[in-house]
Amino acid sequence: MNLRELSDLLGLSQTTVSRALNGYPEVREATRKRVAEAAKAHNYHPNTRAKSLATGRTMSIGHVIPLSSQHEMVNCVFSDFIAGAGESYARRGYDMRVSVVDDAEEAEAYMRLAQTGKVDGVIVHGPRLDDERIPLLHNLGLPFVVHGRSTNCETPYSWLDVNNRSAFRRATDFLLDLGHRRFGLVNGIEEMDFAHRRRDGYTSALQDRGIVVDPALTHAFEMTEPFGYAKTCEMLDGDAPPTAIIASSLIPALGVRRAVEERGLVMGKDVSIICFDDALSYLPNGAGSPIFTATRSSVRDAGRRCGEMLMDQIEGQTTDPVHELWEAELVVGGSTGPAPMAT
Amino acid sequence: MNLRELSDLLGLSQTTVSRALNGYPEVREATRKRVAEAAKAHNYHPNTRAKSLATGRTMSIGHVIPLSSQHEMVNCVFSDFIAGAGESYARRGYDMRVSVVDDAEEAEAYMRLAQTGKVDGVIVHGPRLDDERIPLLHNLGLPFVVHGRSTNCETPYSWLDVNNRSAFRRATDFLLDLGHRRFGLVNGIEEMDFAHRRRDGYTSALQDRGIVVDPALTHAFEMTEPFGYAKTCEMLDGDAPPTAIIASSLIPALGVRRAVEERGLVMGKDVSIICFDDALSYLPNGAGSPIFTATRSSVRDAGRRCGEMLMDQIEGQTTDPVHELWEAELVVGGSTGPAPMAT
DNA sequence: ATCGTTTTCCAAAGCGCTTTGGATATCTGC
DNA sequence: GCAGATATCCAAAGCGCTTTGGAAAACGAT
Repeated sequence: MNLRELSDLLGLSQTTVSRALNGYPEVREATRKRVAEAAKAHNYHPNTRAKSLATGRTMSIGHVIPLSSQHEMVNCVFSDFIAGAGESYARRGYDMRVSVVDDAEEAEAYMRLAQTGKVDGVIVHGPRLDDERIPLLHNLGLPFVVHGRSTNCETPYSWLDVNNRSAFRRATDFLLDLGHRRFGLVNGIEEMDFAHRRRDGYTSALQDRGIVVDPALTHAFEMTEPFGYAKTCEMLDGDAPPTAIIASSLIPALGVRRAVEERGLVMGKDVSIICFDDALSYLPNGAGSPIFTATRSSVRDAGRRCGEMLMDQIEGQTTDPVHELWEAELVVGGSTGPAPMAT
Repeated sequence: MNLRELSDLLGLSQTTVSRALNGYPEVREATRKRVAEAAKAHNYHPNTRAKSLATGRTMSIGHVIPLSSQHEMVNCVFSDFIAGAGESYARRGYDMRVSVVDDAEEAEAYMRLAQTGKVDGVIVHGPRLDDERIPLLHNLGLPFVVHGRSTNCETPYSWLDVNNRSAFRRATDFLLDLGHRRFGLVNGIEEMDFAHRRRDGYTSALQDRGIVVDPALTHAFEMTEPFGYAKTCEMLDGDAPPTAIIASSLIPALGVRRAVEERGLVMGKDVSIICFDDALSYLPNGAGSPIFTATRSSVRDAGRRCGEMLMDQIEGQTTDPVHELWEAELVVGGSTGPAPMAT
């Protein structure tokens, strides 16, 4: 059943039927009702392809995820983000178009999305320092919202970010207040903007108290359990093991804990652990009381909000770049405690 | 730059230009070259919307993910699956359209996808027993491939599944051979077909050795860390604690381990643990030697293959339903050992 | 009754591509 | 040199919707 068949059936023109269904005012209430009923009775639904050709809108948002052998973008965090974004999309009749591309072809993927008119806008994931995607999208004229920020980028753009610097600063201060003086950092890859800012918050907190950052105790890599484990083993087995470790995410923190406990040490007593918790729905930081003391901010909520910001932009409800900086909350769990007496 | 502009510029008809670019034979090699060069020079890319209206094909595959407050479909496993599927899609010029829907509207979402012509086919995730989506899609005539199977479903359909029954049977046998006689099961929700089959493999292995399944030691719920933890606490603190626990996934297994170690018990000695490992890229079961003894099958590979099966079906390369049953491999890690002497 | 509005509807022209059904030009073999 | 095949190209008709620019009908005020 297409529009022509439906309008023939009703003895009306396609124009009128189309307008009736799309809520235009120039159609009598009685006819509108008649049309609506016929549409429902015959289970008519406008063909999306034709509709988007006619309107120039696709009602879909692009997410391009680079698939490199090195960094795993398609991870837990990503899936919770899109769950949130998808919710917002659904509420306003959009959906999401995901393209997985080799990371060497990422820029080209964005160009293709813009040129072929596949999407109405895109979300930029995992911005790096001075991220080249931002000026690219700006020039392409494709609406976009960045989840995170890009240090050094001069192009104006809309973003939503967690205050990673203050989150790690507060985490570090919290541990300092507990008497810890020797820290380990298990960070994410520091070309990523969020990891860069976290490192910055961490070092600035230490420097403010006159503590020198030990390069042997700062690590940055993929946020996996084995990485957290391996680096913690190294640190604990080294000359001057840390009494507190800050991890970039719950997942490496699990590895940190494994290394700690494997050595017969007690978490929260011998070694304190703080991590960043993205509040992932399927990997909660304990039920009820948190396992790990953590700086928490829901990535799912971020997805929801990013989606809304982008749709607003597409629909022209906003024109200037919009920024939102969210503060993470510090939740205290069982993984932290006063620094042990010096050995 | 659209087709008309390009053809005007070349002094050719749209027909010829279109054919030249799409590799049809009725165009001279010299003109084809000339067209290709002009297209590249002017950065011409055909408009996707127009193309799909004309061809009736969208070159995209639908994934609908129900978002219930109860079960979290959008989880780690899902994101690795779509990474694999996305790879296959990209290789053949497809991409993926994800719609997040309230789980009450799931059936309607599939109908809408079919009626509005948004996608060329869909992947069905997380089939339940007697899953109603399968006959629905069959009737709609929309090509689909099921990741998993649906017990009791009579409609013929294409699927790819891991042999969950044999995986759990082998895991149970492995533990039986080590002398364990008292087991705990931390399963997924048993309305889900995969969890149902796993339970079946588990109970049949026990029954074959004349062991009665203790309902107090079999649990089924969301596959989260806190659930694994909570149920293991219950079991270990009960009258007759198990010496071996089988978990449905790495994530609850982490909770199981936490409960075990919290009680001063040693994993692989006091309590053996086996889990199903989906070989998630960002949550590997150890680097090098596995942490957990596990039955392993890569969900990412499954995504890749499902994508291919579906595209083959869409392009008419296959006509009859296709089935693939993958065997999981049993990898032995440090979480299992001989049953402790009876207390 | 008449003229200007307003309401209600429609025919037709896109949107940018593919594809059908020729038309014209170029080869064959004899 | 010519009929028949073959290679090369084109005009025009879709695909199924939206939207423009009226036309016809109904209405209101004089």
